[in-house]
Amino acid sequence: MNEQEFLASYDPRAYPAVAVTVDVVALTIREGALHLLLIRRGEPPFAGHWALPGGFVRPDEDLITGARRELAEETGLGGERLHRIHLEQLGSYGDPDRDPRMRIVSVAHLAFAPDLPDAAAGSDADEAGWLPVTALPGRQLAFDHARVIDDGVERARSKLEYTPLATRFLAPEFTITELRAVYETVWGQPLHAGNFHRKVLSVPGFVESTGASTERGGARGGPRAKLYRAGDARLLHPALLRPAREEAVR
Amino acid sequence: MNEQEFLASYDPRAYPAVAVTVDVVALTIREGALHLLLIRRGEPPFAGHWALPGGFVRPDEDLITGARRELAEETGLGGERLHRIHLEQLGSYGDPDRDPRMRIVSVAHLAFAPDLPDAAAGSDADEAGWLPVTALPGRQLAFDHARVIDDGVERARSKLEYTPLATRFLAPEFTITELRAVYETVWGQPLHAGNFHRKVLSVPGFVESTGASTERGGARGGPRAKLYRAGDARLLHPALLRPAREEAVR
DNA sequence: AGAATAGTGTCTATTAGACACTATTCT
DNA sequence: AGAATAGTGTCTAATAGACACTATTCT
Repeated sequence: MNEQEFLASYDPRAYPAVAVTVDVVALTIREGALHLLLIRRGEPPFAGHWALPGGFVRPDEDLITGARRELAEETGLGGERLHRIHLEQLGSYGDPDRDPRMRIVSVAHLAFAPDLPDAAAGSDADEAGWLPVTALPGRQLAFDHARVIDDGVERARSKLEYTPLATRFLAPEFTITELRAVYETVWGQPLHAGNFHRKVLSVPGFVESTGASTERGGARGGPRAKLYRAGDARLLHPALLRPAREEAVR
Repeated sequence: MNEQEFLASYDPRAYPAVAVTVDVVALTIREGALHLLLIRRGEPPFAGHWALPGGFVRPDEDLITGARRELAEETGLGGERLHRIHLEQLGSYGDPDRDPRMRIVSVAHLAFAPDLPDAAAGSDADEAGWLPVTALPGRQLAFDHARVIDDGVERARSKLEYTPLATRFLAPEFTITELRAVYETVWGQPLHAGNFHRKVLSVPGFVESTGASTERGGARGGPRAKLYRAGDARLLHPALLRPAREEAVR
């Protein structure tokens, strides 16, 4: 910050007002499909359109705290349940005309949540719901939220490669098959069951055995599966890479 | 954004003022060491401390444009030279007390630049310079910029793994040895020359031959090296991974 | 001449992925 | 019984990395 800016900073109103909001791309997996928490707007602009949960950052909270608060408000969650949701900063969106009312810079966040009850308890009058990410109503998304969502989904796909965060989509105890379903759903492609199984167990700290097994086998047959919980690794080494995507390279 | 927030947004002054700045972690390589563009502050707060180049985002520019403008002001660069510098958003920093004057959310950016002339031509009265990233005066950094710089350097290290952006630290034509020096400098460890050479040439689209060679061999002997320029790949596949870092995993 | 470097050859260990197969549990 | 699934075995191709070596160019 140079001197001119420093002097100006004594009177922030010398600069046009900018508002800062925190928005959340909250992802979960329902019925084998990636879902996203959206709010249906009741008022213009973009009345009737779907928007990401979010709002102005408050004076006393930092950015991720604001995002967690918004997430709590819209999901009705608190305490332990809320803190098991993975939350990270995604990026900021600040094109001058992204909001027709005024200059708003949105700091978007990305959340991975296990399948949650539908009711958005502490929410307001607007309709809230988990919508499948594929088959989102492209033109029905408010502001630049389609782009934010795209960035969030791509970040999620990438994060599953080199972090153990896929477990955050699941209950504290899970089977390898459930974990594989997370990868298949987020990446949008089937994975080889046997190779996936061996790979997951070979990565140090990815999962650890609980010693227990499921009560029943699969609905259509098959043995009971062993149960695991998340291990202590923060990074997967070696990583679980997506099948090569030629188009992504050039 | 819910209704309450929507209504509030009609009068942004109903919320305490927040200012948005864009800051730049601009990295380059000089004399075999990673250097960073810093500005010495002339006025409080943090007078005499070093700070990242940056300033308020202007009403008519988006975030990355603001960052590019700040970079241009401090480096004195423009046109082609400026646009060869890689610039991406790094992340936003908005702890309520990160600036003692008022609530400021900083959208930090990360730049990779070739070695540039020292003069910060279009700059202001404050002193500007490229400082080595190791041996930065920890307590002499203003605001939370030490953390921003750490995040930027870590992002740079990671980006070199799976993108061809190391070439952005070099002139348009470079040798494989120069490219290896970039990796060694940013990662802070020596790499095996022979294996690196073969690996780089084996990644599709990373580099392409110019057909030419250097005029002279190395200063202390050795054959002339072939010259390459950046290829058309946007991602490296397979990636050039850093030697395993046990401590990073857990 | 002697040293340093560019670039290639070769071998081994690790990993990814294809495929096969057994054991278990479902309807 | 028949089908589906959990988990393991085995083989091959790709890759990382260690090491050796040649050819070239410097002082």
